[in-house]
Amino acid sequence: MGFILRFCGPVDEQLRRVELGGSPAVQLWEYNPFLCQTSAELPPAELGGGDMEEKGNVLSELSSRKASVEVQLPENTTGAAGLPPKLRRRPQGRGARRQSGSSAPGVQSLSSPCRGSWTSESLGQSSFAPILLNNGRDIPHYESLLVVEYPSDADLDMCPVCGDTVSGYHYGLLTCESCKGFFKRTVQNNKSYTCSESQDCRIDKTQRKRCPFCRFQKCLRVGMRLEAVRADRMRGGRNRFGPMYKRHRALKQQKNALLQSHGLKAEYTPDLISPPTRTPFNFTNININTTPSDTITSDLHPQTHSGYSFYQNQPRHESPQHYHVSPLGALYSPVRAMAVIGDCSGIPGIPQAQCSGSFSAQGPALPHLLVEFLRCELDELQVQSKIIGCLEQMQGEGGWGGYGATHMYLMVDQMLFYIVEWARGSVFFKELKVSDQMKLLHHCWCELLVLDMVSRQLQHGRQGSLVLVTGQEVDLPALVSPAGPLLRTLVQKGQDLVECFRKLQVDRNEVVCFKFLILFNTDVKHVENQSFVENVKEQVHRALLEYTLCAYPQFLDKFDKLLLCWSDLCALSTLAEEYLCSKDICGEVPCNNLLNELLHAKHHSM
DNA sequence: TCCTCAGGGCCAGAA
DNA sequence: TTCTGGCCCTGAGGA
Repeated sequence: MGFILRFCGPVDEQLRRVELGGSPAVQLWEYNPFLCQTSAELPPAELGGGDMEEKGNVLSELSSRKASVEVQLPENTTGAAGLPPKLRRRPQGRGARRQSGSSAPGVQSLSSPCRGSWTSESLGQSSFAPILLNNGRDIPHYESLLVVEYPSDADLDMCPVCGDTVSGYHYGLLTCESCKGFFKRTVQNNKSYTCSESQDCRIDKTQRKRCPFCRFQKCLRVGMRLEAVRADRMRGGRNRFGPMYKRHRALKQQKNALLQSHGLKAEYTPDLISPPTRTPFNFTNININTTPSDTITSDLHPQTHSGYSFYQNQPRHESPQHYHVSPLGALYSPVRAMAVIGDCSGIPGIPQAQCSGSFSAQGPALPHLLVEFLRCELDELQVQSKIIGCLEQMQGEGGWGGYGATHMYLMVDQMLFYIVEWARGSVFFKELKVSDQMKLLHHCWCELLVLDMVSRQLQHGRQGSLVLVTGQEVDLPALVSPAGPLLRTLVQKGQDLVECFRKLQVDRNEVVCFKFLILFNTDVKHVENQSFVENVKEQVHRALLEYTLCAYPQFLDKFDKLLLCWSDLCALSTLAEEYLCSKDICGEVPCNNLLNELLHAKHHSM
């Protein structure tokens, strides 16, 4: 079976795939002046068979499987340190501080555009500096990290927050010293700001002091990372974003070379490949790394929810407009919580004012359980990169030949691996015994897989195509025309479900709740800690109801409709599993992988 | 062993 | 008194 592949996503993502050795970018390889290498540690070949305990071991092993990708620049690459010469720090003696510090900072910056600390050599080649898109589009946090703009030469040393001179990488991206300090102080001291205007204050060099609320909001929006502020306040050393910074630099170099090879200027990037129109469905990437889940799990005490009825507990006459959920401050520092609150701006149906008002615990917020769920999410793009890298390596090893069915099964196998990884790292689930984890996963893997596919279509998909986890887009007519009736039905029902989700405006938070509802299925037999599973399920229901009522006050029966959608999803999953089983029986599914193992486990348990 | 560079601390000046 | 921002210190990681 052959597929028509198109690029999907902004051009930067495509280039990133080139950098990562992604096979879809094969046409671009000839323009790639760099040596790209991928490496991955793969699990032992023998995965199938065995009893339950052995399978537990296999899953553990799979969960620890790591794939690493790195880019090597040629020796003659300029700007190996990443920053252009202009931005390299001059060696400074200790006396330098006293000298420059003796004058007022304002006077200094006026008299010296280069701030004295920097040499004034020419910029030469451009440097990587992620900035906000300048088209008025509100970029969600995750996009601002990934959909980076390559600014014109004049913008190269501009802080993406305030436009001041960049002093280096700080907390995830190139910013000025001032915004670095501001971000650090805000996070370290748990600052809580409010905006006296409408939370859209202009932040530039001259006005950045006026509204710390909007300044911090912008810091988060452009991609400054909360987790880069050290909780232990330890000085020195390197953070764990080193590889990311390196990648950014390499990507910049690569993009320049690519553009030059096309005879294009760096500041203008025509769509080499047209990105699809994105739907309002919005996956934000929330990076919070704070409170241990113990606080949450204490809620699981049976007394807390015994006899709980979520309809009774959350009366519908209570206007969500006056909604005050459990104070996030009790679980998270206000500053870290605001990353979550602030990020709901892209969720359809939630008025901006409702999402990003005061960042104190008084304001509206996501149910705390939902915040915890969001923290468990894997980085979507990292997963994508790893899967691409892994498939690429398999291709290199002759493990598969092209984009046929085998490619699809291997990709599904990779998706399952990350589904397992997600589950094992998720709140509640990780507290279960491995045997219980296995039982739950064996029961629900296909539903999670289907949900993953459906939510991706909501986010990136368009009519008549199927967007894969790798970002590749499959033409549905080309997929369906040679297919058998089962696959045709599967595709049709899948499209129906996507449409259903779209009409319901299912957002990311609801999808995340769905994942936990699927995972904690009380119908699974012989689970040792059944009461725990039931309690979790009840809590998830409650959080989902709470969220839908708050976020979609005009849509009071959304929760009920979501549950109906869920049953459709279960039906689709059964169909998908049936299809995969039939292919497995025919011997089309590659052996010795997780997909194979899960298919067999289901059969054995029946 | 030395160098790089990103996170933290300090402190004068501004608000 | 608090906030800002420029400068220096520190130390992990790489050459």
